[in-house]
Amino acid sequence: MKKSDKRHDILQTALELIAEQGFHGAPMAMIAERSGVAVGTIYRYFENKDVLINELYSELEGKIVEALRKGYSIKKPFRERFLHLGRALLRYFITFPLHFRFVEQYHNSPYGVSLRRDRLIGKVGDHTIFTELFAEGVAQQVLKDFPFIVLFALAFGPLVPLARDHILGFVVLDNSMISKTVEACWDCVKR
Amino acid sequence: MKKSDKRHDILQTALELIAEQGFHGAPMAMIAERSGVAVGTIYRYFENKDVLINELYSELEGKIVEALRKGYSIKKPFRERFLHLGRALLRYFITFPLHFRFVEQYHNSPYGVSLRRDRLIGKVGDHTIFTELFAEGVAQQVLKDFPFIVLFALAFGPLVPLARDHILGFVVLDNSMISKTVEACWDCVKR
Amino acid sequence: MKKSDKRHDILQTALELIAEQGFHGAPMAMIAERSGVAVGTIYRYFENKDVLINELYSELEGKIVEALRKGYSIKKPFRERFLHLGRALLRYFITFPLHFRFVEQYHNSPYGVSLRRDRLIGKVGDHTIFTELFAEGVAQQVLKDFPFIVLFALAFGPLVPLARDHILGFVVLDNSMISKTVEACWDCVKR
Amino acid sequence: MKKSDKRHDILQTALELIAEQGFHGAPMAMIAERSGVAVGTIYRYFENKDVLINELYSELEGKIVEALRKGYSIKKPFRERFLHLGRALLRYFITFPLHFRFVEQYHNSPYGVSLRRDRLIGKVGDHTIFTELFAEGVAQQVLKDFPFIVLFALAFGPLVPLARDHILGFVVLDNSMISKTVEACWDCVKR
DNA sequence: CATGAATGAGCTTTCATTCAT
DNA sequence: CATGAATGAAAGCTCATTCAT
Repeated sequence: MKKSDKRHDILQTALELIAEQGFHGAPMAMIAERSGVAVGTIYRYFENKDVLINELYSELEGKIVEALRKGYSIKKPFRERFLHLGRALLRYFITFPLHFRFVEQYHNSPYGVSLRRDRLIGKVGDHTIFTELFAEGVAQQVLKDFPFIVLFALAFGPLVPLARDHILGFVVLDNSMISKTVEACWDCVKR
Repeated sequence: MKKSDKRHDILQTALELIAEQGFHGAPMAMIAERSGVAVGTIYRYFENKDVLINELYSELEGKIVEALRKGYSIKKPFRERFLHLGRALLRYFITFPLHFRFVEQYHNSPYGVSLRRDRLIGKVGDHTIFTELFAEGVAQQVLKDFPFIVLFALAFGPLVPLARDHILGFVVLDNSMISKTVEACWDCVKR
Repeated sequence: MKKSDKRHDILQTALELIAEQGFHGAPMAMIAERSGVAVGTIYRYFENKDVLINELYSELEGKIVEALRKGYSIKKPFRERFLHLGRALLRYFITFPLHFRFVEQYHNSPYGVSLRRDRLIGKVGDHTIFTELFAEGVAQQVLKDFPFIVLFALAFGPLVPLARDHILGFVVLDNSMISKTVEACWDCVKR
Repeated sequence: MKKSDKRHDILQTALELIAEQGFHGAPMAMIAERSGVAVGTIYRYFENKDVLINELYSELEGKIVEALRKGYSIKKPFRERFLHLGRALLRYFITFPLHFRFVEQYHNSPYGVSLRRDRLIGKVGDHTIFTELFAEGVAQQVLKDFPFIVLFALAFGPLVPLARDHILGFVVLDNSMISKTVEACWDCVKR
């Protein structure tokens, strides 16, 4: 409980700094200072900066998956489940802009590429929720006949620029707009 | 042919390094070395690193716009024009993966955010080709009634992860697949 | 005794290098090396080179003021006080030639000019000891009726070249000579 | 006539830049540009930057001596001659502030020290005008019995800070003030 | 376990000087 | 004689990481 306090503070500070200033704007000394710990202390919890960042990413990913699962039920109709995931994802992004900004940066860095590579090769467990949904959709001929990875891009590709534009204030995504955009995404993949 | 040589070499090296290693992986010394010039020489062509990167972006953007305009005609039917732009963009990305990777990094950096902001405010000339198309589509009630920025995200949002996955070898986008995915994007925005 | 050690060493090295070689001859790397610390260490004690130099100047100025005040008493006759200050200043200069050379360089640099400007405007605390003395001298009609700044130049202007010539070995200022020259300065300002 | 044109332009530009910005603010490229010549051209007239600066100093020194000699006559009374020199020097300084600022910087740099050293050793010809005057003054027992170098400091030491303060706008030296201050200097050295 | 002073490789940028044209 | 593109050593400064306390 004590130890995880510091660990948590460090991760939180890193998240804020990287999300707001980019990787450049988050030197270890600054993370330490804003976390109220000494620089050396960070290295007790994380072997090095790369590990810190990767663990931060993992935690966020876990939270996102959790948010997606909330209220998700296999019993609901297919379209309903799709819309649920899309709305939940977009809502999560704009509710936790720091998470979104960090994850975006992460994907757009050497870290992200290795991660994706590892995922595809099967080193790291994929989020089965999407795979399952798309597999079912293709099998049931509800979805267009594309490889999963393409379906994923078609279905959720728009959500990233949408969230970004919302966070930057270029557009306002209220609940109604969120629903309508995700429904548009559905038009993209539905057969 | 004379002065352009070195300038071009420097830009090309910067493009390669940044596309492959990110901004961090492209120190001026390395750009110089791989370009076969001295460090100081770079500063004869570019005031500083920021200017170098911005000019590189401008050049690439120019090429992309050019590629989009090629074969684009206002006389063609609306859907045809939309599909043309989508296919041309996706094709450009996977034909020039370095350009794609660089532009992606650029957009995901402070540079990119300022640029987007300036674009929206109207400081910098937008790519009128998209604006015009979407304006017409909304006016003619061919497209769903969304703000331009949302339409843009819906229509071309999927292209970025698609191109990325293709470049990383996670999927193969041949001409047929390109057409089919862009047609799916059309389903997303068409009314 | 702990932290002051390194800080002091750095200041001392900077003093020596700048006094002997000028600002050009004192790169941070050299200051670090001769101080027996790493370059980065200097930046733990001084935000940047400007700050280092300004703090060095402040310290020296403090010592000079201290030397002037030593044995200075308002109760002594006016002329006595004037001679005391002149002799103390000249003695200080030739006793601490490095201090003298540094202060000279400092005054002859952008630093010095800003400082003088700030002093005149009143931003920074002046050496009240001189101002008081001259104010009294003018009020009592002991001194010629000149602006303070002119009186200061007349009274102490000769001390700088004198100290310089002594330090460079062009002349030897023993105690007797010091007294006689300062008395000559007195003839310059006394009514 | 042509060649000396460029040479003159280069020297003039160097004078302006160094006087206004210091040695730091006068890179060869800038001197070249403002002189309307190419960088390489400077090296046709001056072996390197040191030589350029030293020659510039020599030229200015020549002009100063010339200004001092103007109206100077051995036939005039001693005191008259002394006052003439002091006033002429001070007037020259405030009439040609760029010259003054440059000469000051020069003296306060490694250049200046070597020069003084060379002067004393006798390598470089001294300005006999002062030496003669002081020699006569001491011999005739009009001046206090000090070494020449000390007399020089006493007599003209105040002029430097006076000129500086005038140029920086801290005090205004009109003709009347010039005369009065130089007369005060006379009090300093006269027996 | 926690600290934070110390490290030094590495970054961007400047500028006196050279030399092919 | 004149040019100015090219050079590269050297400057100020940053920051991930270590280690004695």
